[in-house]
Amino acid sequence: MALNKIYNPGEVEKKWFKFWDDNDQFSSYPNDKKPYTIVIPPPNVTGILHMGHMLNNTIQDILIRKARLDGMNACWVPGTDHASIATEAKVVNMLKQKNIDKHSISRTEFLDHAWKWTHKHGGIILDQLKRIGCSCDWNRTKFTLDEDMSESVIDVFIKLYNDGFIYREKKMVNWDPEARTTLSNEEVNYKEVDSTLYHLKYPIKDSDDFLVIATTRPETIFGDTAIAVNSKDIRYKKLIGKNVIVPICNNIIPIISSELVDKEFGTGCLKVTPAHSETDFIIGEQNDLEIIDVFKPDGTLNSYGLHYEGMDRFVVRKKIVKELDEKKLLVETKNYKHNVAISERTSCVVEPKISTQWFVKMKDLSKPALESVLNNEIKFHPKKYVNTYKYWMDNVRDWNISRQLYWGHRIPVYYLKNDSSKYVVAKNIEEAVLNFKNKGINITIDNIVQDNDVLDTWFSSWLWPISVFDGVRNPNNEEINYYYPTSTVVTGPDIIFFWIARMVVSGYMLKDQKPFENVYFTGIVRDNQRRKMSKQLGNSPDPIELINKYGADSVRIGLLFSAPAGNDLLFDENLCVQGRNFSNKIWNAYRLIEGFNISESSSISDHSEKALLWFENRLRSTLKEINFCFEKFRISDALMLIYKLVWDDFCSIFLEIIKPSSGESISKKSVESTKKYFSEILTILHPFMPFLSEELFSEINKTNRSINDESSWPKFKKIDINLINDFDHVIDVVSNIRKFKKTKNISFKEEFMIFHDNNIVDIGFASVVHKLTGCKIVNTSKSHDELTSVLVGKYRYYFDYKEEISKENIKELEKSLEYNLGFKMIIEKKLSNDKFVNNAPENVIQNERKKLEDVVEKIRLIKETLKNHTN
RNA sequence: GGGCGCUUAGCUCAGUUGGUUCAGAGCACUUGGUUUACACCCAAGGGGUCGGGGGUUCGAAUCCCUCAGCGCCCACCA
Repeated sequence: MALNKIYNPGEVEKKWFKFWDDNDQFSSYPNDKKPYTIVIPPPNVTGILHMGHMLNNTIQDILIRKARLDGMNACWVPGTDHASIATEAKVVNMLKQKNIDKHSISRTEFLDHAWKWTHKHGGIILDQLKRIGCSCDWNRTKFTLDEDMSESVIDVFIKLYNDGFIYREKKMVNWDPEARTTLSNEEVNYKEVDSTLYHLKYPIKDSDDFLVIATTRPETIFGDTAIAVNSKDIRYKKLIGKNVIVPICNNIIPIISSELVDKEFGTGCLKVTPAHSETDFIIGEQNDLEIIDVFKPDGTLNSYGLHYEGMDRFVVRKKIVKELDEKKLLVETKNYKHNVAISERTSCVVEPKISTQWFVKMKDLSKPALESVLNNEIKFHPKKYVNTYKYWMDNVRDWNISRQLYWGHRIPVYYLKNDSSKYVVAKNIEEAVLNFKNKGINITIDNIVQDNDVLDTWFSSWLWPISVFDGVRNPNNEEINYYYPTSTVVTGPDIIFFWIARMVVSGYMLKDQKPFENVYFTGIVRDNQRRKMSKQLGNSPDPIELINKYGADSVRIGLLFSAPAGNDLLFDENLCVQGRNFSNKIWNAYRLIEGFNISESSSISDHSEKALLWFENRLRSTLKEINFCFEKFRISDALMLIYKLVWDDFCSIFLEIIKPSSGESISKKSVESTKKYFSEILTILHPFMPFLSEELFSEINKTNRSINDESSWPKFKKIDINLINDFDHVIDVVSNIRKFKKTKNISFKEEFMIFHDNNIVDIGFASVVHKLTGCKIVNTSKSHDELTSVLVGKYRYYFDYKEEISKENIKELEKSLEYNLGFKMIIEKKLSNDKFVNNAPENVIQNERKKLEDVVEKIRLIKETLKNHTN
C-alpha cells in the first residue's frame, strides 16, 4: 500500500485513544511496583478547555507517560471542581436571561438549576482532555461535590472546629456586592485607577468655623461616626473633643485623636466610617464608636442614605458631590491615583464590610508546611517561588471560609431558630439535635436551622490529594497508604496560595506528611505580543480547533517548544506548524524505512555498520542528557534534544548514509537494526507525541499492541567515545568539503577527486563522503608533493584539480597565516606571564601550551603550502 | 511602600563549579537546490561590546557594587 506523503493525525488519534480506553491502559491499582502519582488540578466542572489547560495537562501527561515507561505504577487522577462562586455566577446569568432572579427563588430551586446546568455542561472539559491524549485513570474521575468528597469536606470542618482551629467572628471582610458574598483576601486583586479626592467642609457645632476633610468616598458620609486628627497636629489639637455636623444627614459626631491619621495626607482630617474601612474600624474599636453600615448587600444605599436610599454607591457618589457643591460644602477636588479592590471572580469593586463569618486559624497549622518547603522536602520548579511561598506563610492570615452562596458544601453548623448565638457543629441535623442535648439544650429538628452559607471552594480543593483516595474518611485505607504522598503537582504560580500552600498545610494537618514531592509551576500562556490570552482581545485560540487543524501531537509539542518551567509562554500558531512539520518528518522517516528493498543475501556494508554503531552511540548519549532533563523537570529541553536527535542525527545523517541508491537493495541486518533504533526513538518520543509514536511503533514492529506493553524507556548504556570521535570526524570532513565546494563554486553533482591521507578511508569513509558530498575519495598512489594542497578548517586536503591554485587562494592562506601568527603571539605572551604561570591551574596552562603547539604546526603547514605554490 | 526575579542573535530562550569544548539552540531571515522518505524538504549563509558603568581576578556572560529598563508577588492611607 502506498503511504501518503503527509501524515494524517485525525484517524490515528481516534483509533489509539479508543484502544487505550478499551484496554484499560491507564488504570492503576496498588501493587508492589513503585507508584508515580499525579492529581489533576481540577478544572471548573462547567469550564471549557483553554490554552492554559492544554499546556498544564500536556506536561502532566508527559510526566505520567514517562513514569509508566520507566516501569512505575503511574496513576493520574482526573476530576473537576464545583468552583462555587464561578459556577454560581454562570447559573445566575443563565437564570437572568430567563428573567429569573436568584433571590426570588428558594435555595432548593436554585440548586436544582445549578445541577441541571452542571449535568448539561459538566464534563465537556474531560472529553477535551482526552482529545489532547491525557492518560488519566479515567475510572477514578472525581467531582468535588460527589457524595464521598463532600463528606470528607464536612468531616474536616468538624475536626478543625473540634480542635479549635475554626472559629466564628465579626470582622472586617471583603464583600462582593455583585455575587453578594464575602471573599477571602486571596480572591481580591488591586487595580490602580484614576480617582478623585474630594475636600469637604464639616461645620463645627456651635461655631462658624468648619473642618475640611479629604475623602474618595463621599457616599459613605452617612456612616461617619467621628472625625479623627493626629494628636500631634498643632492645627487641630485644640479642636479635639468638639463636635462637627455631618453634611446632609446632620449627624453630630465628635472630633477625636488617633495615631493612625497621617498628618501629611489630604488635610490631616480623617472622616471615620468604621463599617467601611479597615483602619476606620480599628479607630472605631479604640474609641468605642458606633458602627453604621450604609449599604445593602447589593451595594445600594440603605435607609441611612436618606433620599439616596436604593441607589447604587457609584451613582450616589456623583449625586452627593453635586449636592455638596450646591450647598457650598465642596471645597475642591483633586485628581488622585489609588488602588481599588476588585473581586477576582465578578470584577466588581469590593466593599469592606463588617460581618460575622467563619475563619480558619492558619498560624500554627502553617508551621510544618513552611518548613517542608524551606528544607527542600517539597521541591519547587523553578525554585524562585520558594520565596513567594515563604513570604505568604510568614504573614499568613486567618482564612475566611464562609461564602454567602448556594453552590457548594453547606456549612455544617446548626443554630437555634430563636437564638442564633447558640449553635452546634454536626454532620447532619439529627446529630445536631444530639449535640444540643449534650449541651443541655433539649430541642427538636423543627427548632434548629442550618447555616445558610457554603464553604469556600478551596476548602474542598485543599483536601484533593487526600480525598480522591478517600484518605479523610478512611485514613488508613490501602489506596491512600499506597499513593500518598503524590509525586508531582503541575499548576500555575497564580494559585500558589489558593491551592498549593493550603494543600501542604492540610497534608501535614491530616496525614502528618507532605502531599507531593515536586511542584512544577507552568507559566501563563500569552500571545506573541506578550498579551494575556483573553476572549475580548480574541487572541485566545481554541485548543480543539488547533488539534483539528494540526493534530494533537503537533499542538502538544508546539506548546512545549518554548515553555521552560515558570516562564510565560508566548504562543504563536507557527509553533503548531513546527510541530506538524516534525510529525511529518517522522512519518516520512517511517515511509523510507518501510519502503526499503531488502536483500536477504547481501551482507551489511562497512559504512552502514559504522553508521549503525555511530547512531547507537548518539542515541545513548542523547538519552543520558534527556534523562538528566527529566530529573530537573526541564521538559522543553528534553523535547529539543529528541527533536534534534530525530531530525539531524537520525534523518539527516544516519538515514542518508544507510539508505541505498535508487533501485538498489539494503541488507537485512541494516534494516532490522534501523527498525530497532527507530522503535527506541518512538518510545522516547512517546510521552511527548503519544499518538504518532503508537501508530508508527505498531506499524514498524507489526504488532497491534501498545508501546506501553511492548517497550520500556531505553536504558542508558556506556558510550564508545572513540567511535563517536571517529565518526564525528567523518562528518566534519563532509562539512568541510561542502564548504570548500561552495567557495570554489563547484556544483553538488560535479564529481572530482579528493585524496586524503587520513587512514579513516577504510571504514567506509569514501562511500559516505561520496553520498553526502558528491565527491569521490580515493587513496592516493601519488606522493602528496605532486598534488595541490589546501587547508580547509583543521584538515588538509590534496586535490587533483584542473585549475592551479589561484592568487586568491594564496591570499586566503596568507590571511590565515596572519591570523595564526597573531594568535600565536597572544598565547606566547600568556605563557611568559609569571602571574599566569604561577596562578592558573595546571590543566589550563597545559591547554594553552597545546594550543600554541597546534598553531605553530598550522603555521608550518601554511608556510609550506605557500612555498610550494610560489615556486 | 516591602520583597523576588529578569535584561545574551530579528523573536523565544540555554549557558551547571569563573577556565580547552563559550559566545550557543530552535524559530525567523538570506542564497542556492526537486537526486525516487519528506518543499510540511535539502544544503549553505548572515547576526550579538552577553542592558550601561565600575570593581575583584592571570582570566568574567558567570562573582561584587552601581545606574537604567522590564516583569511578578505582597501590603495598601482616607
